[in-house]
Formats: sequence, C-alpha cells, structure tokens
Amino acid sequence: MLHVGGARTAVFNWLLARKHGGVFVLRIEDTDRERSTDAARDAILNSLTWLGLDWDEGPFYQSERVQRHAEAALELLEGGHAYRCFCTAGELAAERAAAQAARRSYVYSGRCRALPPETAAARAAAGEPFTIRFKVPPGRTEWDDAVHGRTGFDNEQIGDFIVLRSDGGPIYNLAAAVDDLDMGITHVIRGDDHISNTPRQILIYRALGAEPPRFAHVPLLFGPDKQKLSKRHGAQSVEEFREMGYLPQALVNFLALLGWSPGDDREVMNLRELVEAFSLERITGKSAIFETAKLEWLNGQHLARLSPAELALAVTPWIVGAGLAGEAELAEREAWFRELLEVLRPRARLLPDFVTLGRPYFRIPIEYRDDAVARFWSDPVAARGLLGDLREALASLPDLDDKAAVEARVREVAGARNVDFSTVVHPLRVALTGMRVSPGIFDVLRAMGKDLALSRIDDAIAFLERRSAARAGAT
RNA sequence: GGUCCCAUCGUCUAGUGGCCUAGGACGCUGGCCUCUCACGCCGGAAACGAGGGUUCGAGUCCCUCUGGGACCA
Repeated sequence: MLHVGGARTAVFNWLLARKHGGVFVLRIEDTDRERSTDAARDAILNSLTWLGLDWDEGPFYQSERVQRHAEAALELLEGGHAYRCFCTAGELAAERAAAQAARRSYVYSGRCRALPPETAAARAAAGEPFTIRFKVPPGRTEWDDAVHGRTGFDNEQIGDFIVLRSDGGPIYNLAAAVDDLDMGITHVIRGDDHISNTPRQILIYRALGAEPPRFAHVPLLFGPDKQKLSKRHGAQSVEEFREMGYLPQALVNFLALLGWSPGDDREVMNLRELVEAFSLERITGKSAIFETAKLEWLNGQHLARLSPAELALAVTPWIVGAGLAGEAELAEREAWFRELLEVLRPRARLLPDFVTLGRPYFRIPIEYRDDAVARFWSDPVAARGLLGDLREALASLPDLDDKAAVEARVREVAGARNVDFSTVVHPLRVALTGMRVSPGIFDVLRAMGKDLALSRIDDAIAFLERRSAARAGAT
C-alpha cells in the first residue's frame, strides 16, 4: 500500500524530474521480505499510476540486487575501505552495555579493524563467520541538503558500521548507495527519517569512487494529534482516498502543498501547473500535519474545473456502482446525464456526493427524510392538497424543459392559494427528492422530466394520505 | 541517554533586516445572492514559543532555554 507520506515524497520526486526533463526512476526498497508481498508492490504501482505519477525507469526491486550489493561490499574490502569483523554477538552486546553504563552513545570499538588482512582472510577461509564493516575515516561528513542546508555528522559519532551481514545479506545503507550509484541517481528526495543514514551512504559513495547525489530530506507527516500518522488517524493510504471519492489531481495538489508552496497565492493547481512552479528550494523543513478538511475543499475545486466529459467519466462508476443506472443507460442518455451533473456539480465535494444528490433523478424509489417531512409536510392534509394542485399545473405542460414556463405555472399555484412562492416550493422539493436540499427547483423538474416528476408527486400524495389516515386513526 | 532536524493564526503556508499596525488559503463566523442547500461575492475573529544579544531597526541574524520530532541505543 502507498502511504500518503510516501505518496508525497513520490510527488516531489516526480515534480522535480518533470520540471527539469529528468528521469524518474522507480525503485522499490523491499528488503523487508515480510511486508513486501507481491500484492503490496502492485498496490504501490497502482496508486502511483492512479495519481498520474508515471515513471521512466523501473520498477527496480532492491531485493533482486543482493548479489550486486555483496559484490560492492567485496570491492570495498579490496579497496581497503572495509574490513572483516569477527566479533560475536556476545562481544558486541558487552560493548553496547559498557557504553550504556558510561552513558555514551554506542559506536563499535573498531577492534577488528586492527586485524592484519592476512589473518582476517585466513580466519574467513577457515569458516569463521564474519561481517564486513565500513572503515569510517576520521573527520566529518557533510552535505548541502536541499531543504535543510548544510547538514553533517562527526564521523566518530558514526563508528565503523556493518555493510554486509554474516549471511552475506546487504545492510540497507549499502544497498541504497549502490543502487543510487548504478542507477545514475542525481537527486534523492526522501523522508527526514533518513537523515542519519545519509552520512553513511555518502561515505560509501566516496569509497566507491563516486560523488554522492543531491539530497533533499522532507519532514514527515503527522496526524492531527501531532503523532506519527497511523491507523488511528483514519485513512492513510492513497487507495483509501480513491475509495472515498477523491480525484487524483486533488490529492496530488494537496500533497504537494504540504511542505511546499509556489511562493505566490496560487493553491488550486493541476499537474502541469505544479510542474511549472516546482522547485526543490521551496520545500520547508517543518513537518506538516495531515488534515483532510482542506483536501475536501480542494477536491470540490478540482471537480469544478473538470470538463463535462471528464466529470461524466469520473462519476459514472459511482452511479453504476450504487445501482442508480447501468452504464449503457447513461451512455444512451449522455446529454441528459451531463446536464444533470452540471446542476449537481457545485454541490458536490466528493464523488459519492453525486450518488446521494443524484438518486432522485433516476427511476428508483426514494425515501422521505424525517427532517424534511417534519419541516415541510408537518400538515399532511395541507401538503396533499398543495401537491394535488401542483400536479395538475405541471401536467398541463407539454414537458418541463422550459424553466420560465414551469416557474410561471408554479407561481400561479402559489397565487391561487394566496401563499408565498417558497411555501409551495419546499413541499414540492420534498415530494420530488425526499430531501430539504437540492438544486434549484426548476433545475430539478427539468432534470427529472415530466413523467418521473408526476410519478414522484403521485407517490408523495399516496404517502401523505397514508399519513393522514394513520393520524386520524390515532386520535 | 547520544546525535540530528524543526518552531508564524486551530490547520496548510507567505515572509531570506525596514514594503509586516505579519499576507493568502482551509476551517469557524457575520452578511449578500436566493425557492432550500451549495457555488460565488463582501466582512470578522484568529499567529511570529520564552529570554537574552547583534543592529538605527528583527518574525527575519546569533546564543540560551522551552517545546515537538527523527534516528541510534
């Protein structure tokens, strides 16, 4: 699964590559065999594709390159940048305990570093297990981080670290550096949590005779409680946002704005505009809280910017999925469907809103909501009478397409009954939609069509009659 | 515990020494539009963590503290 945090770093990487005509390389760092199932990898690929973040090379899987990583460790060994370490787990634990007792941070003592190479080779040949450790030189390792500026660590703080396990498996830092090198990576944008790995990777790069890439460490995302984003905070994967009915461009837009801004007041931007405005230097070093309120608003903004065709394409699966209509039916009534979408559009923020809002316009039963009934049909007898008049007025029209003509009729009904316009509109709205909110009533009538509208009024009248009968019986 | 990173409205952010009586957006809120809701438009409340410096002048530079976080243990 692709976490929103991971998606955000993907967005930054993609934006940078597209901005400068670079190559976006997709590499899956799946060294954690347990969690890296085929399904998990596919989910990541699918999410990236859905977001519109296409890659130029890959996907490469780190787990398939262990052979190469082991070779690099050997190269380090031969070049004198690494050595075999025969320390046992017990010895290492003792060192660690001593450091802890002295309230020092633990770094390997470098004991095996002093072993003459011939001795080490002989012991290895004799079958004694060993790890390969990087020989960290004295000094300090620094780099110009694109978001944090000059950043660095004292090398003695790092200590000779393992690059290859005794079972021949590579340590992450070795794998990452070697892969970056082999894949010609020039820019690495990743989470802040990798900062302390960076000096080790830089050291490996240099030992391998290469200059490290440019690093940009973006701060992590947190939940509203300022805790690391987790299940508790609700949706956290791209897939979940897709299922909730967010548009990919809205999610990308939102993610891009978390820790980056174009420098002016623009906020609603599509992929093209984001690429045009992007720059690594404008990423902030401050961690951001992932709150969805603004994302919802952004989704509405992107919904508003979709062409009619794009909107129909995005909404159709939801309408079909909810069983309001079949795909064939929507295709057949395309002009009508698009017109319906237009009146619903400003009222929708998420894709499923079209299902809720759009239900009354399809020939399926609707429910009358309690709040609507209580508010506008409180007197069932009066409401029934009004609806009877309205039915008659509407039935006299050839169709309900001419909003002005329909309005004139409805106003006549209000005039005849000597009541306000709104007094007739609200009960009518409940009859047609079951709800107390909807698009303008004449848009509703036009979108619904004469037949369905009259049948909805008939249903309402029947409902109201049952209601009055029940009420009479109760008294 | 060690090292490193961070610190402007509730949230996302603009701000790179004077343009800041701190700007925008979401959210909240008052109003307009109006057949309801939404959209849209107009208005409001709301922030530079604290203390020291440097400077004619600091949100902006330096130091300390405080707070948050990451990694390692």
